[in-house]
Order: sequence, then C-alpha cells, then structure tokens
Amino acid sequence: MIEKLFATIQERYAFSEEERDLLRDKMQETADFVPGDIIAPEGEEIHYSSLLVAGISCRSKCTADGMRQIMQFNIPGDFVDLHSYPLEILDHSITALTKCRIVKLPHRDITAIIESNPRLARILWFATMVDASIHREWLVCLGSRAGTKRVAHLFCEMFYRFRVVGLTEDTTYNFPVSQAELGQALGFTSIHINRMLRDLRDQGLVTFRNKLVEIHDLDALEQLAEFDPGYLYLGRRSS
Amino acid sequence: MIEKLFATIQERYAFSEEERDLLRDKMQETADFVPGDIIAPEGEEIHYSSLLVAGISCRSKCTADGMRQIMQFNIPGDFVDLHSYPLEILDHSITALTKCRIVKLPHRDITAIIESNPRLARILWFATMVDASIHREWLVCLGSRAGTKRVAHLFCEMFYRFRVVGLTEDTTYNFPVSQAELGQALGFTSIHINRMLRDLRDQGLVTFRNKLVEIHDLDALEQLAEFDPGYLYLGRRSS
DNA sequence: CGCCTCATTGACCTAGTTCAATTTGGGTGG
DNA sequence: CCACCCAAATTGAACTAGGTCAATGAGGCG
Repeated sequence: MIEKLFATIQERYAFSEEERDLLRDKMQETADFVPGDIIAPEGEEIHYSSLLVAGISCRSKCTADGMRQIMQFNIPGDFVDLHSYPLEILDHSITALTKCRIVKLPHRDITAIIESNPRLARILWFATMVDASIHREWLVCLGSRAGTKRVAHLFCEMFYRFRVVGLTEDTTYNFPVSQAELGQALGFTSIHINRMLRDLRDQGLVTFRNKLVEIHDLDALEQLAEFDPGYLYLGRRSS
Repeated sequence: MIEKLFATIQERYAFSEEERDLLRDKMQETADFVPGDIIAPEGEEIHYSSLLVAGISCRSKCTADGMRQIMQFNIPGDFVDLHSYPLEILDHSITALTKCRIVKLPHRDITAIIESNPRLARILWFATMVDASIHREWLVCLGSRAGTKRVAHLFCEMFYRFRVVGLTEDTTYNFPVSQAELGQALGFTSIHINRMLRDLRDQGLVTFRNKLVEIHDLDALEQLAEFDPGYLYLGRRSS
C-alpha cells in the first residue's frame, strides 16, 4: 500500500528495512475521496498527515476574484501534507482532482518516530524540502518561462515524478487533469493552454489527449523547457 | 548577534532559555559578504547553515537566457540555507544583495541538537516550512495577481517580516534593493516596475524611493494586494 | 569633474486575455 | 440502442497588460 512512498524516498535516501517497518506499523488507516473533496483543509488544525496512495490531488489557494491557483500536483507516493506536522495549520488546501485514497500517519506517531529515530526525522524533513524545491522551480516557471516552455516543463517534471513510482510506460503516462486545471497551475487561461498544446503537438514534441501524456521526443522537450531534473533530488544522497 | 533569529522563532513557537543557549553555544563563527557574493552556492555539498544577521540576500536561479529569477528575499533573522541540512546540495544560490554578515551553524551540530532535543528539531523544521509557505504565496502572486497588486503584496509581506525583527519604524522600512531586483522577483521588467511604483505613489498607497519603503495607507495597500499575513505564521503556535 | 549605475519617460509591439461560438465525447435515462 | 445532456475541448476575432527599444535624467563616488 505505502510501497510507492518507499520508492520515492529510496530514490533519494538509503532506507533500512527497520525504518520501513516502523512506518508500515503506524500507517494503517485509509480514507477515500472523490473529485473536488478536500483532503486537507486550509486554516484548520490538523492531527495526522496523509500519504496519497492512489489518484491525483493538488495544493491550491483561491484568490479574492474566485480564481484558483494550483501550486503543486500530488501523485501516488506523495506525503501531501507532511508539513502540517510542524505547521499544525495549513496555509492552503489539498484537493482531490480524481478519486483518491490516502493512508494516515497521526502526528503523535511522527513525534514518537522522531524521538526514537532521528535519522528518520531527517528523511521526513527531507521529503518536505523536496516539495519546497519544486515550489522554487515553479516560481522560475511562472516568473521567467513563457508560453510553451512552461507547459513543456510541467510535462517533463511529471514524467520524472511518475516514473519514480512506476506509473510511466516508456515516455507515456496518465495525467488525469483538465486543460483548465493545467491553466490554474501554470498561470494561463484554459484557452491559451489549448493553443499551446496544439503547438507542442504540431512540433511533434508531446501529445496530451484523453488525460494521457505521450512524449514523442523527450530530449527535444527537455531542451525546449530548459528542464534539469536536479531540483527533484532523484539521485541517492550520501548519508 | 543571533537574537533576531530568536525573535523570528519566538513569534511562532514557544522557545525556552535552554533551547536558546543550546543554539547560542553552537553559533559562534561569522562571515562577511559584499553585494554580489554567493553566500551559499547551487549544486555543491554544504556542511553548515547560515543565519543572516545583517544585510539583505536572496534565493535565486539563473535561466538559460541569462535572466535571474529571485525566489525569496532574506532579511536579518532568516536562516537562509537551513534546508541545506536535509538536502545537502542546494537547487539554487543564496546571493548577497547588500553587505551581509552571517553566523554559521555546522551540520554536525544540527545532528547533535536534533538527537538531544527533538522539540528543537521540530522548531528548525518549522522554520524551513515557513519559507515553503512563502514560496506558495509567491506562486499565487506570480500566477494569479497582476500589476500593482503583485508589487503591493511584496511590500506588505516585507513590512510584516521586517517588523518581527524590529526593523520598521511606524510603517516605514529600509529595503535596499533596486527596481531591477524587484522585477526579477516579481516577474516584470524593471521598466514596468517603475511605472507601477509611480501608480502606487500617485494612489497615495506607498512610496519606494532611496531604498526606503514608506507605506502611507497600510489598510488600503493590504486590500489592494488581497494580503492576508496568515501564510507568514506569525501567530504563536500551541505546542 | 566626469563616470557609471539606476531611475524615469515615451512610442511601439506582442504574448496572452476576453468574449463568443462551435464541436467533441462520454454518460445516462427512456 | 438511441436520444439527449453536459462538461471539456477547440477555434476565431478583437483587445490589453506588459515587454522591447531608445533616449534622457539624476544621484553617488573616485
């Protein structure tokens, strides 16, 4: 059930069998959601963190004019609100974009884990810092990358992230979001997203249709996007 | 020397005298930088974290076309690269924008602190998560807030952050950055920044001149910016 | 005094938005 | 199985926020 989390961590930090058992032991209770459900609410005290094991969700905030800004897409293996442990109250919501299943880890168990195993504390801390690193790369996208570059960058990022958890087939992966949601993430209107998707398709780089991303030329797509996967911290760390 | 850090933490987490002493004890060595110096480099292994005690620095990345995206401004009291402890290698650089002084905290000491005092581990983790929260709010700015709203939002954020460390006078504060740097942070050209600053001045909301931000009407500025300081986590947490 | 960086302003241009209409495809009830 | 429905995708045309290019002004410092 939570093996995708291990895949995600394992890509980055060495991770012993005892440490895995420690987590497996505490993570038993699950919950299910349908599209539009709020998995973790903004502004309310939170007492457990949620590991996404199936489905796609997003971090988002709503602005005064009713617009929604999506700040990150969550995929299976992501600890969507681990940061609610130190923060207690979230500054944003986690919303299900498809049917989702999560596994809960109560905050009191995190406290116990940290006290008994400081190394695991560092691994959990690390996991939240990768999210921050992704935020920073998105800031570069929204601030400095224009047009199709920005769209291409997202497709590259999601490809690498899905591949870690075994959800790609060759250079194809399922990405069940609408064009409107892509727009809410990338800061474009859905109309403009549609036009850029056509451009990328016409250039033979990538096709997004029926929620399926088919990358025809990964090298060229990465080059267009100026994509460097370093910020995803996929290489194994030393300690 | 490091009392501004305590002010920053104290605003958010209760913080005992022993915990402060523990940090004071480990944080002795300082270093100085001039504008343009790199305080923490991208892509290299880092063995200590830097607490900024004087000056202004920024997190930034350079894009292929030589542009720079600033992702955050650091002010005295900020632990500019605390996240290099779990990450080991940074995805971006920390660059001095003015003369800066930092105090070092070696990573091996952080490991010792975490093992001896798990509560302090949570406080340090928390500090890095506030940076992530600021990243998310900036994503909203870059993705959803247009024109003067975006500029106004930054001036509101910096006002609240400077006030915590006692660097405001009424609603005025020193913010030694150029209009070009504001542009690199907000995703505008310096020319457009200049025009928006004139608009904000003409509206009687805020004046930015000689590196000095004078907020004439804080309520109106916050309303224009749709600013809500919640994401800065300035209120004291419970535990 | 002269140099150099930064701020300021004007004129023109383009990427992306807005508004509006049409199409497509999957789901559902009769 | 078909008719209908609804959300999402697609396209066109006109509009605008913000960028680009170019020139001028103003403060700080050797």
